Amino acid sequence: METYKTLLKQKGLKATGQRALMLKTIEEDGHIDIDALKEKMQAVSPNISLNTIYLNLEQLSNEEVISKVSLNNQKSVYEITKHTHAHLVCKICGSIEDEPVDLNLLTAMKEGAIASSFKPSFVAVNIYGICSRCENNQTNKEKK
Amino acid sequence: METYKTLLKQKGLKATGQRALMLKTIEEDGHIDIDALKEKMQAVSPNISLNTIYLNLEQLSNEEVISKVSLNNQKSVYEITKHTHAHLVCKICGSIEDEPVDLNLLTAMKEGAIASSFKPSFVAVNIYGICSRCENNQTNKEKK
DNA sequence: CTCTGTGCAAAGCGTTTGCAAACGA
DNA sequence: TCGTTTGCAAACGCTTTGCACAGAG
Repeated sequence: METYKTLLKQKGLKATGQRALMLKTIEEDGHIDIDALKEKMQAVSPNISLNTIYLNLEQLSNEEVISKVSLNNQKSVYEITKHTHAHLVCKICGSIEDEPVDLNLLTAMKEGAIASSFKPSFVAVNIYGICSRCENNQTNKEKK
Repeated sequence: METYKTLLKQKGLKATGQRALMLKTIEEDGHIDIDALKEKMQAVSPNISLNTIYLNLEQLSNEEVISKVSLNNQKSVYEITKHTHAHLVCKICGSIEDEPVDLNLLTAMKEGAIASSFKPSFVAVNIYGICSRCENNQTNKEKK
């Protein structure tokens, strides 16, 4: 918990219990949406308000401590910022897995952007499809 | 306009004027959000309801005629479906440009997903950064 | 001690829903 | 004609705002 507080101070934000808990909860979960975040945080500290969660998500995003992942047709999720991965998003169950991405691929894409005189900051890659679990379920249904 | 109606029929949807106008408007604009879409459509045909726009966006997305592009911190936009490009999203002015992406890169990323026994359908790549216009503006300000 | 951060309640806004009339096939 | 689509209005839910109190530096 102290690690989180140190990080917060480094970013120029006050090290409140709510913020530290928020980082801890996000890190433990991997990818979490607002509802789940609220529930997990309130399980620890019942009277944290949604308002506080929204405000802090925004501030921590601004400091790039966490990243917002916007998805088609489902709620945004938040994660601790890490740049070199893609998200495998299941169109059926909505699960999200991280997938390491070769840095060379990301670099190649950034270079394409630079060629268009665009100054890239970060690359978000979402791969939509069907996860193995849902794929198996579908196959089973067809057999019946 | 007839081209759009033919396309709609191919997809098993009734070829209404609203739907054809919607496809035309999206195609002309490239990337359009709901408000702009509503305004442009109502400029042609004033009493189209927002409801209709929402419903048709959903149906056309389901048929993959159009694609929804979900972005961090700004409204989603819609475009005619085309798979092999990335979006350059300016964090300052919000502008969106298309950027051709080498098919090999996309294939490489899909293969990474398949290695995780995930069945990829399509890859969404958003590159966030600063467009040349905003970059120039910032530089100018600093000089003053 | 000062100023940021928090909690609670209310307001705001984008999206969805319900239903009767209009329209395409 | 029949089922789908549309328009209008109301309902809904997520997010933001306002303000007084609490807490960090």
